[in-house]
Amino acid sequence: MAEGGPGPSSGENLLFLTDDQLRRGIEAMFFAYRGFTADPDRILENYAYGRAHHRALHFIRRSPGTTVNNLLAILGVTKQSLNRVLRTLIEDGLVESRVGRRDKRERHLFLTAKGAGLEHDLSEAQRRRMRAAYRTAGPAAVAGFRQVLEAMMEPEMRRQYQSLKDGSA
Amino acid sequence: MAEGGPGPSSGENLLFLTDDQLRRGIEAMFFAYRGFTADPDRILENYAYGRAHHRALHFIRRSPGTTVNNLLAILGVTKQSLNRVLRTLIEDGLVESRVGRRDKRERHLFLTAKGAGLEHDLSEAQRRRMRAAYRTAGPAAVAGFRQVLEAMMEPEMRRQYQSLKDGSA
DNA sequence: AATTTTATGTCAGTCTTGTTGACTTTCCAA
DNA sequence: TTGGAAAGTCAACAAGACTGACATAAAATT
Repeated sequence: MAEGGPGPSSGENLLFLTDDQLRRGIEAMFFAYRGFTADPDRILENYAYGRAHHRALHFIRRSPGTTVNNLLAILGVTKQSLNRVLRTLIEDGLVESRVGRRDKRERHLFLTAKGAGLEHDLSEAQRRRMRAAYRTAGPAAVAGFRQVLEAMMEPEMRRQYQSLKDGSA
Repeated sequence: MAEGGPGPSSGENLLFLTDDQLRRGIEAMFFAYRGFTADPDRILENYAYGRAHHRALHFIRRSPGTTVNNLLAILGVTKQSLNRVLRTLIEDGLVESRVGRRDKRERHLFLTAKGAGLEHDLSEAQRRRMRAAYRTAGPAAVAGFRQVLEAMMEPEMRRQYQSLKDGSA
């Protein structure tokens, strides 16, 4: 029997690709995503905000001065949907919108001190769970986790993800 | 210096627990979940169904004869929310609801042939992406992926996940 | 200079999916 | 047998996504 090829008789064990294994992975994603959003959701209940607001705050903190269009591409929603969220965040003084210097059509978005405060609370809650999971699973598992997630993204989203290299404020 | 404990001076490298690494993981979850749902969503556009219908079909296929209450616990929504979804699936002949023999308050849920057909199309689309991601990342990465996801779940959801051991129909 | 394209914002209406509250039927136990 | 708990249903509402149409301003192109 040929042993060199990538077929089912290859040296690599392909049991992890059975439909049942894939189904397990699908269910793991489903249940884990619920945990992933649970802590910020609990905080947001105390405000008139939802997950959409959290996402906007996250990516504005991540890329201060980003334009509405950039944010649209990252979040993958319509401008009407994003606009509703941004309007409330701006009205409530969490986000500042500055007209572009070079291109006055653009609006550059920044967190105010108040906005940065809420963003920090939300992301700290989310990081706390992530940190516990990472610590439980260990560094090798974390590397695998990230590899699989990255391979699961739509190509366009993978580009967005990869271009967000530096996360430090 | 003490080297045995789990502190920052332990033999284990803890760089993977920095806030930036955690943030990367958070963003990976966000972008990957979009990919995860993209393919079934595209199929569902052709029907009057959404993600909620997909989830119901998935878990009914997984546990044929399950009750509404069981499904409620797994899906983590209110019974009213689930009921709307189930009603349309039953009306459209995708799901059959049988009154419990022992306890007539209960309804036992089953997929019809039609329901099994749609469930298969949806989950096959989802598995196709999962399979590609698993193949790209390799078995070690997949093991890590599952470990981290499992550690990320709420305890109650982890129990649900673990009790769904056998996925074969 | 006139025209087109781009970036943003807004209004109106729809859909999915979550919520709470009130209700019926059924079961079980005091 | 009566009263509470459990399972499920119906009605109304809210968040947050969507589409489509339209407005404005500025930039880019012709």
